[in-house]
Amino acid sequence: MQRFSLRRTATASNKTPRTINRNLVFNLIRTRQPISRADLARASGLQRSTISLIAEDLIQDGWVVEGSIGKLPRGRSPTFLEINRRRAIIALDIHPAQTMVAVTDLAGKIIAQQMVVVPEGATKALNAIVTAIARIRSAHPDLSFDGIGICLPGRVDLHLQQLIFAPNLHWPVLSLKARMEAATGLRVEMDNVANACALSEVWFGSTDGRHDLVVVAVSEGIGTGIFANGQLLRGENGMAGEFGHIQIMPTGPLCACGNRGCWETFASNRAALSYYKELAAPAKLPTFDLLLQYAQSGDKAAIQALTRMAEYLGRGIRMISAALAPREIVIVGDITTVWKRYGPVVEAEMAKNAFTRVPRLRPAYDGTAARLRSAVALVLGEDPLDAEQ
Amino acid sequence: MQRFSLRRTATASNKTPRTINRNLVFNLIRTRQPISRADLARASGLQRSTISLIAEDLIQDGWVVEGSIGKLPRGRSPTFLEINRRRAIIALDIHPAQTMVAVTDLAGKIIAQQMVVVPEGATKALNAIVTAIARIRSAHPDLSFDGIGICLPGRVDLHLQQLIFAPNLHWPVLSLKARMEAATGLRVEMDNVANACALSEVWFGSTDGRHDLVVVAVSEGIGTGIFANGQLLRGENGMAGEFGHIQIMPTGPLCACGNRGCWETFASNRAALSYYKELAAPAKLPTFDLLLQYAQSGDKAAIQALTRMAEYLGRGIRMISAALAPREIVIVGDITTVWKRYGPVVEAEMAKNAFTRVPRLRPAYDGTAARLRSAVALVLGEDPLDAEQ
DNA sequence: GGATATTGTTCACGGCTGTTACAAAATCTC
DNA sequence: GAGATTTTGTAACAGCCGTGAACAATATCC
Repeated sequence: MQRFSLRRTATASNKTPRTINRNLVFNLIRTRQPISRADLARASGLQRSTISLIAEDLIQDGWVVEGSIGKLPRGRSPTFLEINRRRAIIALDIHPAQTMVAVTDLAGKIIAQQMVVVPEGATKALNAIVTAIARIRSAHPDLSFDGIGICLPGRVDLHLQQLIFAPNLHWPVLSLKARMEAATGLRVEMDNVANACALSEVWFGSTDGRHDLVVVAVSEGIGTGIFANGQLLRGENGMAGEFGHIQIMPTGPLCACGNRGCWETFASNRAALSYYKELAAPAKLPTFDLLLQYAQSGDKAAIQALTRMAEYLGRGIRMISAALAPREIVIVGDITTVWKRYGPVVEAEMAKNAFTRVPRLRPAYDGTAARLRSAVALVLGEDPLDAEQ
Repeated sequence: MQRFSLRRTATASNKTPRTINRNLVFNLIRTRQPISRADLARASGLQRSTISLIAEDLIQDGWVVEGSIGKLPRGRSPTFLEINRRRAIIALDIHPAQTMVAVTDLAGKIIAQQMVVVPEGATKALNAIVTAIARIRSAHPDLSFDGIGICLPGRVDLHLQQLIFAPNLHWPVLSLKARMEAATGLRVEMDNVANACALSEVWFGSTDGRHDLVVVAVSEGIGTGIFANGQLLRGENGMAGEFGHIQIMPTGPLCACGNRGCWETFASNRAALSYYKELAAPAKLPTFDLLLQYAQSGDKAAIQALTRMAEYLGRGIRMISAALAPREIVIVGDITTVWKRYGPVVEAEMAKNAFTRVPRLRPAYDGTAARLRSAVALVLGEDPLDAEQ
């Protein structure tokens, strides 16, 4: 029996199949390049003739190019199709005191990257970044740029595309997008670290977008990016994912959000430092990086502090698992550098008393790369407002 | 610039536009009947000629019929299209000791309903329900039935469509679906109360499926149904939505799930009864319905117990709001009968220290009707396994 | 050198929507 | 009451698109 869906609201025309199949073919080329037309037909289920026409379209529009000639045991040699390497995206990974500026191709390969120290003050900071972008662009005169994707530690207003909540960023970047677009002439898309990493996982990782995934980004605070039902779950005005501010202990320490005992006051980098302070009473509080080093070299208080952080991390992740039951949960943050040691602690706590299947828990392979690659997904991907409206 | 999406993975053929537009037109007829072809064209944006062809399709397949003739100030009179009222769905709303058996049309209108007392024992229980279904079917010989939609208090395994977790149901209904299909010859779809109500809200309520919605079903325990990104968020194996088993107090009472201090041990009907027991030390513990009556007639302990329950309800809903930021949160359950009194308590607690926009909170208008109407969505709606794969 | 295998293109066909024209049916104007 | 006007619903045709079969191109094997 035919079933009905509430999913799509837009009308379809006779051009709709092409749009859908073009999208499908482009994604196949993006993820499996180099690939021949015949292999695309086999992989997609479309006819070779259809693939040829769509490929012509994509080549015409400059997304794809014909590459090298392949070799087979028998028969005519296939011509490989590849992503056009002349098209690129500027990727920005903004941290409180520094920003990574990079160039990636449309397949997410990082072509060049450079760290920029960001001075104090909004104007100076922005100038430094814009200058770095100009420099990296002129260093690659053969590339044409489709846009700028920005990954930053804070919430972004979906409608205004303004940064609305970034307590850890020391320079005010309210209308970053508008200023950046004016300065560079490129389209700018931005999102927070957790959402960006979730997009990276789906666009470039092993997951394929058919199963749900939650990214837990652990740094000063905790942010989460939820990928569900084939899309980022953004929530009203883009505010979904604040698991970090779920109260897990009514009598806990005061959080920046105004509540007491939020999860992130127990499981963030900052929390680990406060445990360390309590345990070792150091003369000067170390940075989290130093704390990791202490622990590596056997400092018992540091190990204990990180273990406690890991336990609370696991407890919150159990909460996410109960709420959303994603297939995978991916951790991003400094703690992943010592995942071998503390991952099992997190996992044990997560699985405690679970009455259903436990999600797969793993660290992101390379947080920096994931954040930079997300730029492609941000610039090329579905407009969240289109999807919403 | 063209953007790309990860959303759809299936190929599109030249029949795809028809599938999409047919779906769109059917939903318009379903929700706005009676409606003329011309109005459908205006509402959908499709051409009148296209609408005519699609309407012919839908009439041919028996989904839609031509109804009465309309009247306009000028011009030719429109012929209204309506849902075929000869097609119907059997709706089952299963409770621990009784089951509501109903017949609804495809637009969700309840045509007949009858309460069935369910005896102890799996075989007897099933027989009683099957008999009731046969009776209600033979009472409507003019209707043809497309399937049976079941709403029940427990988790359903997505792949096996077996009930896997229903602690409050006193009769074992493991393979309810298979037995029911064999007994009736109709297709059977089932889901838990919270998911069912969420579907009802989107199919028949004021929401239109473009914004996220969470249903919180409060009874013996707490279940939630999450509608996000245009679909129910089911999670791995259909286990998403267990907000009720999120630990909000590590030292809280032991929960049926094995953990301590789950939200539902503080905010369910059962929790309110335990508060009442603690406050009033009654000789015999009343039912929740009685507790509501006590409170209505001014019993201070009862009022206090319900207030405490409402506060904890609000606290958990604040958690849902932080995690998912839905546009709306809808409450289902006995507590909604006294929502005027306790709704504000819940709302105040939910909004406490919220640093972003607070979702709209409201009771379901009619829980029974919502649960019964969900049968249409369950039978007619997208197959969750199709959507997943 | 011919048989065989494989790739990529060409072309006729049918399904679909959009556009335009037109018939049908109602009211308004004179 | 007859023609103008307005609105609905249908018909005819064009153009887009995927399918499937045939075909040309190109490689290896015997």
